[in-house]
Amino acid sequence: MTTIKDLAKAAGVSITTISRALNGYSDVNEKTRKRIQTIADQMGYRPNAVARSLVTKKTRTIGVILSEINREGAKDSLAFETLCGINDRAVELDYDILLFSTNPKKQLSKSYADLCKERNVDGAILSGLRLHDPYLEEVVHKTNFPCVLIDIPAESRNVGHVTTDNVRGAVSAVNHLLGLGHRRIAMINGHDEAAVSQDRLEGYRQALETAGIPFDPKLIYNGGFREEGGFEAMYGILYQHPDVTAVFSASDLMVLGALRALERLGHRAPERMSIVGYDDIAIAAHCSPPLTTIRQDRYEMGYQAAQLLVDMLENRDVGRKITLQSELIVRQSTAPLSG
Amino acid sequence: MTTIKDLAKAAGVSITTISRALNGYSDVNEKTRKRIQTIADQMGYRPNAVARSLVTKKTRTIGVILSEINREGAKDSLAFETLCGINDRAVELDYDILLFSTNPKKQLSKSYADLCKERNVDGAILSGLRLHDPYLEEVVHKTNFPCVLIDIPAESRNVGHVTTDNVRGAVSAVNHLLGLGHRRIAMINGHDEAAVSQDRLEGYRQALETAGIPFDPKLIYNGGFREEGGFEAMYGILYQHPDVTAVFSASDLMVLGALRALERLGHRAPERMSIVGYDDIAIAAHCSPPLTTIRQDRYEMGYQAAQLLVDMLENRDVGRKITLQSELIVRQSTAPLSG
DNA sequence: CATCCTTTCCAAAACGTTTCGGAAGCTCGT
DNA sequence: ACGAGCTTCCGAAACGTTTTGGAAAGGATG
Repeated sequence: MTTIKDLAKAAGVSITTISRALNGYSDVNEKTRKRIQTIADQMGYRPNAVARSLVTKKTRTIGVILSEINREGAKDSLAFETLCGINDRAVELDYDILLFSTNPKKQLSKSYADLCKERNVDGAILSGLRLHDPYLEEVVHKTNFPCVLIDIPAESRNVGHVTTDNVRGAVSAVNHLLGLGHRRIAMINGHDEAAVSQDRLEGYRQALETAGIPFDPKLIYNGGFREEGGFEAMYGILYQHPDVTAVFSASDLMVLGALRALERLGHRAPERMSIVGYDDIAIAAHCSPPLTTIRQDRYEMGYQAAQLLVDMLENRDVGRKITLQSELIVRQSTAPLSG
Repeated sequence: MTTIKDLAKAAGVSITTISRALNGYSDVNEKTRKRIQTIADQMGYRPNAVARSLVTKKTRTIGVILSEINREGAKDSLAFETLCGINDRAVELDYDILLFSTNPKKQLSKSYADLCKERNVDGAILSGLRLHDPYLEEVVHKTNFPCVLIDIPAESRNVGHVTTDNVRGAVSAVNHLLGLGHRRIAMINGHDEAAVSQDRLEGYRQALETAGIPFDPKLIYNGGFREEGGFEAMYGILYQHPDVTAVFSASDLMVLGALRALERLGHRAPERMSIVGYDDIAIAAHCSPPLTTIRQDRYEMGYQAAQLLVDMLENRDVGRKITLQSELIVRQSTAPLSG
């Protein structure tokens, strides 16, 4: 591996001059700069980022902490889309990405904060964490490490936040059902440790209230964002509340489970039950029936998150919160109330 | 940020002793080791990985180069599953992952080799690259940088290779169609720059040959692994070879396009055309009809790739090639030849 | 000719570790 | 009492950069 020293020897100048030449400082003669550059190219010199980081204290690296990086996570590619967005913007801004997975099974031996400290990433993007994740609280509150959170509300000097308007998304989902004539509308929510669940519940509530329909907490089921949870929730709905004709689910994945439950009991969507999901995962357009759902642009969220983080890192004065809009996609899992 | 020096001052010993105590060397008294450890914990000391790397020349980081990290790549989550596998094993082995995306649009300013050199990753895993990618050739041949390739045949002291048995996978796909009575079987392949395409074509050929059916190159269409390509291929098949009753496609994604083409022309699978795909992407089980396909375990491939790379890095003497098996999944896009 | 800028270069320190080669201080056998 | 052999510690060098604070040389200015 050729180092700056080798170049210095080869060019007959000091390492200072090499460094300053290659980094485009003005205090080196253009002729020697050119000469050094060609020598560097010839010798295939690549600056050692590790050594550089040690002195500059910057790594041009952002840590990406996703909880959904695991075998099961592949079915809905939400995390992946987010990652793609982060990656694309990071590449454009000339940052590298250090991937910290979180292994929910065995407790991490090191906290995220420790990881970030050790590896000296300049900042981090966190997604898929539970609201009261102790490590999250640590990184956000105890350190003032620059980070941006996806779908976790928190803001400060060093903490940014990107999310979608989940309340409005839920409102439009439920309004769609109301518009079709449904009045008994159940909800399959995720879990209490997700901010989006709270918001989507709030939207559900608001939409009902606006329509003059009393809120019935018995109609709220938690499916934990898992397919199996959706299955069980739909089972419960059908048995405990046979008058329900429509369901708003906080994720498409849970809808897949719910559809299975329907089918198991000899029913079909949308005839027996109109269902609107959330996320617009790839399967949503292809399953049977294709899902009416709320699309959120995870790629864009990742892209914006990377942008926001780098803005923060480079001290640009920008807002700390980004809220993207979501969009109702009407397919065939919803239909007018019949009879 | 507390450093080893701070600890030395606080503990009243030299930095050498701190270092050796924390790293568990035997030449430090157990009592002082404990004392140092508690002081380190109290002060929240985290060793600076950058500084450490500079001297040890190891980063415990592996570079992951995936071509499919982009907005379109999200539909089939192959890359993501691979990444999950890599990540899981890497975490277990205490390695970190540095993600190098490849942006196919704008040519990269730096080659992968340069990236790896600069960032001092210990090794790399490459996937989704074209056979004659110039950067690939560079990293594999000109440098002897340790890397493992996924689905790209190459082996050497520092180059490992994990793939699935694509010939056998294709054979079982075509045999399945033959077993259903089909004789005119077309193939929608990927592109010539993919090793898997060559192998799957070979398997298609072998299966036909064994069945005593002459190989007809006119029945081979290239769809470039893209949904749109599958659409066009199926269009071509229907118009140019109306006697074809079955299709073997080198990817499920292309099958989705092919199904659209069928539908557009008023046909359905499997009645008009039996189709078997490849990959078993998430959508395959949910689309209509559910796809008969060859499942390959991308997660496992990533997992094994990470294991192999680390084995190589840590000088364990293991085979350089890993071939996983694939599995025929029969669903409803194939049916016995009628009439 | 002395002075003062500019231009172009450089030596040395610093970043936070690991590691090499000792060096004290003990214990112990003789 | 003396050297051998442990145990426990340490100073200093090294890793490959960037950056600070000049310094030498040359030209312009008075």
